[in-house]
Amino acid sequence: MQTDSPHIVEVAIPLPLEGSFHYLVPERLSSSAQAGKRVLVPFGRRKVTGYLLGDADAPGAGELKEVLDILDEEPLFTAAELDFYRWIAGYYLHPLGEVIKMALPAGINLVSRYRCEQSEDGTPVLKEYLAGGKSVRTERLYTAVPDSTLRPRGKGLEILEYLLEVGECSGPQLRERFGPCTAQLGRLVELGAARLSQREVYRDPFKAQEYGHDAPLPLNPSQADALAKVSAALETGEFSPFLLHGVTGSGKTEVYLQSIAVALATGKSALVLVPEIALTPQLVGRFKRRFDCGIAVLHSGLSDGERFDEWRRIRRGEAVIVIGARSALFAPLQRVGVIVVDEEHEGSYKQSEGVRYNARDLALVRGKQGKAVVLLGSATPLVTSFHAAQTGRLGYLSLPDRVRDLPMPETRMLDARKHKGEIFLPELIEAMGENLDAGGQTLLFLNRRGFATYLVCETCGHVLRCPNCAVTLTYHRIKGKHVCHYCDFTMLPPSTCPDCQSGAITLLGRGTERVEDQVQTLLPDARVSRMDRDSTRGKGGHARVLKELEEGSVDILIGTQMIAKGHDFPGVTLVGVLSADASLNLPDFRSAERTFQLVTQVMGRAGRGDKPGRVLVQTLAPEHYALTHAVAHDYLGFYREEIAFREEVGYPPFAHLAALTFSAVAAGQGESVADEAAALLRRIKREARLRVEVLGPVTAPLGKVRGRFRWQILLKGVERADLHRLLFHFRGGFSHPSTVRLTIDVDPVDML
DNA sequence: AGCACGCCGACT
DNA sequence: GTCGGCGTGCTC
Repeated sequence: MQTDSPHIVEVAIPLPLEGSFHYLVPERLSSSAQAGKRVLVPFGRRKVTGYLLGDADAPGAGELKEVLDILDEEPLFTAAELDFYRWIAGYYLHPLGEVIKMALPAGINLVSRYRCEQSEDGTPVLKEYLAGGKSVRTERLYTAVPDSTLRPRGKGLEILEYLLEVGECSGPQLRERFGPCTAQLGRLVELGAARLSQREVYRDPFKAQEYGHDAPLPLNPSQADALAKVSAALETGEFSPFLLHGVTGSGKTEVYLQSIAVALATGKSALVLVPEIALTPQLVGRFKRRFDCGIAVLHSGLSDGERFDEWRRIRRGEAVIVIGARSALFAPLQRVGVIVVDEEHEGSYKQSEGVRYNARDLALVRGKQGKAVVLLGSATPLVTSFHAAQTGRLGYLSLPDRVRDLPMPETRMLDARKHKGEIFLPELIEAMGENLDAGGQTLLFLNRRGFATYLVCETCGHVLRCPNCAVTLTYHRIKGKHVCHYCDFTMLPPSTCPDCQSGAITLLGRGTERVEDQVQTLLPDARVSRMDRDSTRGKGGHARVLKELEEGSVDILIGTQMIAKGHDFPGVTLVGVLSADASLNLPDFRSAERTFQLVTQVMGRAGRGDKPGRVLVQTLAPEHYALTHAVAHDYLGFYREEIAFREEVGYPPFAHLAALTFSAVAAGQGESVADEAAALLRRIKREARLRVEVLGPVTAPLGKVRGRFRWQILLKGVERADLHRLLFHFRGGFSHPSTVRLTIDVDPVDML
């Protein structure tokens, strides 16, 4: 930095504002003003925490304010991490400052707050102070002074002798050993027999639990082949993305573990993403038993303090394996060798608020920037992932066999069209009764997300769909019409089935609440329990239900998505799927894929113990390819039909999507702003000759959310670059009143 | 996101 | 006549 020119820096502010801001650095702070540190800056009439991006030239116009303070001794992010943040900000069209804030551990920012105080003459005054900012936790450390001549008596002497033996010990540990001893410790320090110092400690989310040790398991040929390919890729040191396609129980985790071992052996680190917090403890246990190195855990269940400490352990290189949910993708690991995305098809990798990133997709971006191996693991890969593997953009690793020779459950489809309006078909009731008599447990799976009402023919099972978008039409009671939530196609209710002309057509979409009552009525002796978000609310609710099932104090468990994945239920010998139709008919182009995944997962719950399992799928659509292939354990068959559908209608991977949502308290205002936006989008697209379809605006499927009406525009582009160009120009040129809120969702996963 | 400025209804 | 509602505009 030249001494005669002013030191100017570029700062990103974590507020929903485009662009960065420039500040002067006063002489006293100049030497410590490094990129990656947080700074306290005046902003408008307040003070905010910003992120120092780097040195800058003087911007064209305006007076510059001065940086008030540098808040960190060491940078929080590196130049490479900043590149990653910038990429994310650009791709998801989100302000850089907010991206950085999201990537860093929560609760470290300082914000101006005001407090009302009484001044000396009694008049109230507003005082400004800075609040927030996670701090480092310390504990007292006592060290024996060996040659001290003064000796205490009683408990004090015991403690001193112990200290002399071990050298040093912390206050909490001493209290654990000797009971309350604060007074004695104070006396020791006073006598000069012990010295007191402070030591930094980490808040440990695992409370230093003991885990024992596990040796690597022998690999079957396909596992060995997968590991060999990963090892070879690691050796090249280049970005190498793989799809690890393994049926449930095929030993994917063992491949992850041994791949990571290879990476660690060459001085690299590893990042493991899992879709659910509930799944982390088991997985962490397995990792801790396998590896001696530092393992950190990052997920939303941690307190801010715990997360901050895990983050610092990673930053300092004290942890070289990180396991966590979505947000763990931003772990400050250096030299990442392997990034694992377990259950890569899970929708929970997509963040649906704030920065709407998808951790599964960003794992590939991070892997590319850091030249890492990326392992996307699933039994039911995303159709887009499998397509990428087919076209060579992902390496393909297949684990076709189950490790313990567990047989696949016997599966049967039950045609509900023959028994209109009944919750349970006779075959299912009979099977539940038999299973109860035989002492087996039954799992009944039903989907509570069937809120959208749709029209179905009870005779042939035909469902009313949009002729343009191929998604199920949703019935709007107020309008009295069927509407497409992608393009706003509208039609009046037909009087007969458009496919078979039968008059037996009904609106479906609800009514699953009665299932528990119905089971109890049909099987009065069965012990029935329910597991869903309502019944397991609060800490341990989830674990309690699982324990009941494990102990055998429950015969029939009714549950939602929650029961579909991850858990081993050895006593379950019958699985009934009641509501495949609800998920099949969500107004979403991925509904078939979701249903295939869901039914496959649920089927995997049957017969995990010694006794073989049975699965019964009750549906109005027994010929639907998502169900027939799921029941036949045939991923490839499903993929072939689904990919043909995607190509025909122009959905990913053959097009890229973005959703713009406008929300307003006043319905009319939201609608007119959305209309203006659509007009501008169409104009930009025409003038720049961009190959993007602009669909809508339409009223959002969930209607009013938190008192706001919502409108949606869907953009569909064959070329991603065209889609982004359109979004970029639109954002630059569109202004709207602040009473209408706009969110841009690139690659939306859920458009409700 | 805050916070201030600015223009219209029910209170001392 | 003023207190206060929230629409609109700006923040290096």
